[in-house]
Amino acid sequence: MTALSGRKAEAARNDQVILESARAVFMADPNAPISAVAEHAGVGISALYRRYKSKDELLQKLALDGLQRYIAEAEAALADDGDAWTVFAAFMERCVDGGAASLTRRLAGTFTATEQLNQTGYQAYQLTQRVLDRSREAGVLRSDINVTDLSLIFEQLQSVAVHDAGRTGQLRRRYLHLMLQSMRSPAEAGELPGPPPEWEEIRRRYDG
Amino acid sequence: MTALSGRKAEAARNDQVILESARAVFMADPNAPISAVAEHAGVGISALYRRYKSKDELLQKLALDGLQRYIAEAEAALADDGDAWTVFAAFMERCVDGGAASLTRRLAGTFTATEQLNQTGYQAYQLTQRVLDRSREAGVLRSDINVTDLSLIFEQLQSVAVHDAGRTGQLRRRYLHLMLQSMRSPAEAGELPGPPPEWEEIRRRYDG
DNA sequence: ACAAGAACGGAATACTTCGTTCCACTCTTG
DNA sequence: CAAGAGTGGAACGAAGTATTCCGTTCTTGT
Repeated sequence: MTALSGRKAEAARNDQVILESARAVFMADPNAPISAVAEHAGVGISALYRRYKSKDELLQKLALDGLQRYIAEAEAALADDGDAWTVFAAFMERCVDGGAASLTRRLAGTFTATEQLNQTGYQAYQLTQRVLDRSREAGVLRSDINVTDLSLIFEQLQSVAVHDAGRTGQLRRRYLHLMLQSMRSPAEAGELPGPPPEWEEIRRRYDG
Repeated sequence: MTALSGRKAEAARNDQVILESARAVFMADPNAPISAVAEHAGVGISALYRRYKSKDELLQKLALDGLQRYIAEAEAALADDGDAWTVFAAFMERCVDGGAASLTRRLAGTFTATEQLNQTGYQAYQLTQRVLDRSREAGVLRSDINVTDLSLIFEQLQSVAVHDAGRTGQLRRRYLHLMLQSMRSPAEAGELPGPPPEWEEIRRRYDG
């Protein structure tokens, strides 16, 4: 056996199950109590506190994790040189499915931001910028969509939720599809009302 | 003076300011404490409790109110026989601006539903159905959009919020515009993934 | 002028909800 | 078989908040 029995094995398994549970629980409810995570993971509370000094620390880890997953998606999109629109749409869908993008954003304000988090966030911002530029240059994306739009769109889709997880994903894809259809270039489409959102307007939520 | 000075005048004014404050506050945060409403209204807590036996009662009143506003919008849309698409789009915009539609839905679960609420809710449902049928028959609306879709779309848009109220409205209209564009009929548009939402899937949130 | 009472502001009360700590218990391992 | 890592979950304390209570201010009928 690789490491099946033994306290060490249990610990290693717990490392993972705890993180996954935390992601699932806080994705469903950013204000969930830490005991809900323990319960979902099927472990005691102390198993959590052995790994993370505080709830804050767990949240930071989770946010960073989400950001990194998102970055990976963006990089994958940039590396893929298939049909421009397909690549972009697939990128968006992966982001929505994973919920990674919005997790960080939903958590905003519920924990104190570290320097590393800010840096990684900036990196994510720039990558997204590049994804957008690329799609725009390929002529498949409205020119007035920016990074912050994506943030807000992810957040909107995250607010769609029904009891069944699979069905929730399906519904999110449904509305993503509608959104995407309008974001696609041929801007026979009318002007959008008002200027696009600025990052600063949103970042404000991180402070007071 | 109609009723400017005097306790009675103050009371009448308070009736209104309290309700408006409650709407504003709970719209921004469905879990806001009742003291926040008092503060926003610039009155003491007892001014609230004089009018409503409990928070629950205030919430019910608010939800019913929102439902009735929504019904009024739907009826207005049905009465308007201008350009079918324009009427529909304007209806949607009014709903999003007023936030009436989603207030009730956002409050779901935070208070106990009365019989009257259920009835009014059903009435709202039927009216919406008629608005959709009408637009569909006029050939300006995708055929696979149903009442529950609207509910979910309103809810999504409600989750867009920045610090400035005016700007928030502008952004919501921005994304509503994108949504609407895709909801418009010429279904050269591709199939949407998965079946439309059923009312039952959503109503569940009202229970446990 | 004044007593009764309507309306009010806001402190005090009585919970409830969490984050965190603590301790007894169970394995593992040298 | 003793030391200690890892764990479950009860216990504790800090917040937050719905509701009640009381002293005060203003209105009004006599």
